[in-house]
Amino acid sequence: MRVRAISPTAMAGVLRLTSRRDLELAPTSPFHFDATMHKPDHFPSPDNAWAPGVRWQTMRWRGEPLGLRVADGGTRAHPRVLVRVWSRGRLPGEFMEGLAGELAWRWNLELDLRGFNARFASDPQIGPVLRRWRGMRPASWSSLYEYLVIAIVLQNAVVHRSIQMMRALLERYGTLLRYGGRELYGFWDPADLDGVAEEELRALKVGYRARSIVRVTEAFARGGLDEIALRGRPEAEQREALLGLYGIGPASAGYILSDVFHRLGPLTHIPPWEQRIYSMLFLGRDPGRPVPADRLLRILNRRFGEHATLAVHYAWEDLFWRWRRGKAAWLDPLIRR
DNA sequence: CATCAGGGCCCTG
DNA sequence: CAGGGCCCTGAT
Repeated sequence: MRVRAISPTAMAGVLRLTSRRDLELAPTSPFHFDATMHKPDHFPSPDNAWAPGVRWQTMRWRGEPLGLRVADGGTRAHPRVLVRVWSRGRLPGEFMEGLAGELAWRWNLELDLRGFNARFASDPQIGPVLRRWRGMRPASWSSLYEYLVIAIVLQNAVVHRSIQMMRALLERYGTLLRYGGRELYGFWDPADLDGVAEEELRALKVGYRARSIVRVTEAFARGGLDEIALRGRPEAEQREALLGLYGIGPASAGYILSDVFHRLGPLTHIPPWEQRIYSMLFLGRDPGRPVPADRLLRILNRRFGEHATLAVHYAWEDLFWRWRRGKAAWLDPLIRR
């Protein structure tokens, strides 16, 4: 049995982040703060919290646990994102500069939406969606490693179960961070989990996903994968690297390619659950008798071309915002809680 | 009580 | 390349 080193603060159960610095980020215009900073289709997780105009998010950057409060500080046309960063000790200016660049990447703040906006402004389906959500971007708040873990707990599970598994993992291996009057869990570092036995993970009721988590953790802890280097590689190579990980297949790779690596071009894979919803959303078909996935793929890629993943993201998120407001009841039976 | 499928993926034949 | 099996859970 492996013994983990536990610091006095961690033993108390909470790590207090008392040092504080501010950052201001300038996204490309237009920018939609809430639609970028909150995705109503994502399952809730105790590493973040959202209310209109503000997202609380823990983060690990260069091994340092951080607490973020991200606030809308501008308008759609003249956007500003205000980030308050809590940490254990004072962060050097060089760290803050690196962090600003990392956040701009993760939240897709440099995305150029002009071509997309122009092309779909008068599209019968995407046009109205654009008027509501112009400036929204697919984004990630996690590192690649963290997103892989999230993707693994999503697999073959109903929403409630994914929530339970993520919570159990964060409570066992993460760190409870106290900052700005809040308590949220921060992710563990791959090295913290490396060497943990599969059985220990199974005790958290993650089931057969335990092996995937162990193998993915090994890949990162032992330097087999470098997220920053991978960002600069071609899409095909990124996909290949993801599919090469044990437990990562086309569905998980698809989420990561769009959210983490910002690949927003043609669709390459449609998982069964999305197939049912797309059949209704884009073709008005009964979700109980969905259009075959390969045919759906061709139809959507023909309709949305080089912006297919982005266009589908807009329609999808719009649907879930409407659903949350009780405006898309047909989705109810398709979301297994 | 038993059975089943779920926001996949791996492995086998 | 199709299909069985997998952890676990809540629905039936």
